[in-house]
Amino acid sequence: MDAAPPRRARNAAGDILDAAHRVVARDGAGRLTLDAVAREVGMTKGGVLYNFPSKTALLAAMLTRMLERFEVEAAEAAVAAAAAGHSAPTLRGMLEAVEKLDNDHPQLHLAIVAAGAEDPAALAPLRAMAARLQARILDETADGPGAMLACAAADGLIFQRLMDMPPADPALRAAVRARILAIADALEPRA
Amino acid sequence: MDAAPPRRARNAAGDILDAAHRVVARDGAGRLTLDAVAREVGMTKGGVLYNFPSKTALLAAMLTRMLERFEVEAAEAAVAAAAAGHSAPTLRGMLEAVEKLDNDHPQLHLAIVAAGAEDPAALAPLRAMAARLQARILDETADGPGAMLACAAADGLIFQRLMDMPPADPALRAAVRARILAIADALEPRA
DNA sequence: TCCATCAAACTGACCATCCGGTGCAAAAAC
DNA sequence: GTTTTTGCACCGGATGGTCAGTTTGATGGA
Repeated sequence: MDAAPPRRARNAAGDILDAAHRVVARDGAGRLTLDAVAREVGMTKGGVLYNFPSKTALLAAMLTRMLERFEVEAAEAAVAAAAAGHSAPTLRGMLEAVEKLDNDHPQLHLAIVAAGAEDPAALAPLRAMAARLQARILDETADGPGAMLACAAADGLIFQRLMDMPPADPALRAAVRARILAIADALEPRA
Repeated sequence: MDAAPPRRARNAAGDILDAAHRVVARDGAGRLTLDAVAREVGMTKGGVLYNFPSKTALLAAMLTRMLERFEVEAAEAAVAAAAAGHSAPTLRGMLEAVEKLDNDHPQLHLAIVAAGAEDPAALAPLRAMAARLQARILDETADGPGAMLACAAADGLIFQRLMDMPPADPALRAAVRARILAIADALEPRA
């Protein structure tokens, strides 16, 4: 909303969220406990609970932070893609946002499994954003299945990363990304 | 291996695993407790622990059962695809196994998030199988990125299903599946 | 046919631990 | 000195796991 409060030198809330991601990455979503987060960030449980009134709030904050960053990236990339004359700017924006977030904050996606493990209903904001994005993407092209194929492939890359699955060769992974972008560019625009 | 022991009319272990999947599907991986499973299957916690010596063992059994079923399906479909003259039989087998398992036992994939939530290291068998499969798939085609694109898209469909994400229209989902299979068939075989 | 036997399968009570959350006092920051 | 932030002891409940005992059902002998 407003600018970050300059009042506080260190952003405790952000540090706590980072620590939570680290815990999930290392020990799994089921081991994400307030004590573990406090230990990781070098604080006590009281301090954590001061910044986030409950564990549910912490999980929600993890998810919303990820969604916000993703949406910002996706929107910017979509604008750029539209300016560059790409036929499916929203899809391109999403694909590039996936890649950027994956590179800059590889653990951010873990918010999905962390929140989903505690309560599947907590993923509602994620679902809502995905539905919004999907609607816009489908609206921009005449080839719905092609666009959804690109989406599924991008989600698959996220999934593989989440589960430490076999990207094996990073070069291969990059090649797959290039293919996905190529598919996006080859989509025929809405008639 | 040998015939099922006639001693026991009901397969308790299988029932327990089914119940565990139902709990994860309904309440989330974080709510998968021994008591919850016992309640779901109509037993006491002691009974569950009689069949599986620990919760970790139960999670491992969920995962291995899923992997076994998947590998059987994939192997059969691969043989059929090879007989039908498809260029990338292993990839086709995998894609068809994903689809079949998703239709017949939609909750089976939840074993992944259930096991991964408790302990990421428990997913080692999954990673091993994926790596094995990937090696064979890459060995069958000259277009590695294309094959991995199909894999990623298939994983994306699983991911979307796991997270109750927006396949939205089942027809659209089916169309995406058809596209993935088309990509697999269009791959050039290894020179 | 009936009963004694025995092992597998399961129950129910119980334990130790952990976890989320509270209350309050002590610092820190301003 | 006031407000913000953190430390710390503690509680109620849930959870994984143990254990002794009970039920079930097949087997075999008289």
